[in-house]
Amino acid sequence: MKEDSVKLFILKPVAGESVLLVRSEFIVDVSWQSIHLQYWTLKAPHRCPPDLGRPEALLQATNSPQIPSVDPERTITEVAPVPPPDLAVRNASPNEVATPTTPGVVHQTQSSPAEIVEEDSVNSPDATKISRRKNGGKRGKGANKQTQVCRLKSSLVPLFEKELTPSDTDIKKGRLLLPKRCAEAYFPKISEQQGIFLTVEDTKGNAWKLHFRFWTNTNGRMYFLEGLRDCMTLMQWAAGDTVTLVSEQFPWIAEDA
DNA sequence: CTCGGGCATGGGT
DNA sequence: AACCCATGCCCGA
Repeated sequence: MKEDSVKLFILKPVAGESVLLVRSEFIVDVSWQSIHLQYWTLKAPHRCPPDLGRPEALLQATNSPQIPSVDPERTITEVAPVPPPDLAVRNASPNEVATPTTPGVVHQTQSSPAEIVEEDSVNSPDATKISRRKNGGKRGKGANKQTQVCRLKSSLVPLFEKELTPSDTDIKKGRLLLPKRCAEAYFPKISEQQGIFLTVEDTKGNAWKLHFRFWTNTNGRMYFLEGLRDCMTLMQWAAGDTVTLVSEQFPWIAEDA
């Protein structure tokens, strides 16, 4: 997939809160967004590594995806204790470009420099349903004992990517199937099938309303973002493109559930 | 008829 | 064997 077809999906996954939906070419001249774009293009130029589509990698690093058991004050004020998922993945392979320990590569923008901070041991016992398989081992040894975390002052945190399938780009449907784990990890918890609405805004000021909902299946739930028809048209979503979801804040912090 | 919302199913992991 | 998810398909508007 071409780099310029990457779509950055910046969202603050809280009902009624703002969501930013941009295409990469729209944001190259925006500082903090550039950072993320650069980050992405440097480290995940073509498609998301398989693990990136799963929240485990990130959850490994956060340890506390579901519950605001992190010290609320601290997290809210300092905002971004979570490394981007890619970062979390790369923690396992320090030789890669732009590892957390070389933040300059990723974040040179002066307006929005990143800080390297040491991750507090935010360990929530409650990673329950999210298993630690696979990446669990990687993270443990990959991180330089002291897990270092890029803390962006912008507080934007890449969450996950999804490569669009043909059905994701069906204009008639206008809905995006969300990987179940990602939806459950990063989006507000919804118990009603009708879900919630998220307000979407792109860098040109267009605002959309996305409907985050699920329906039940023989095996649990399937999560969708609906109401994307106009977005798809405008941004010309095509199968094979990658949508990246970036949280402006942490869902489990902002969420009032 | 088409469209679109909702569910069911089956392949793949 | 379990279950995720891409998509088929039904049905109401």
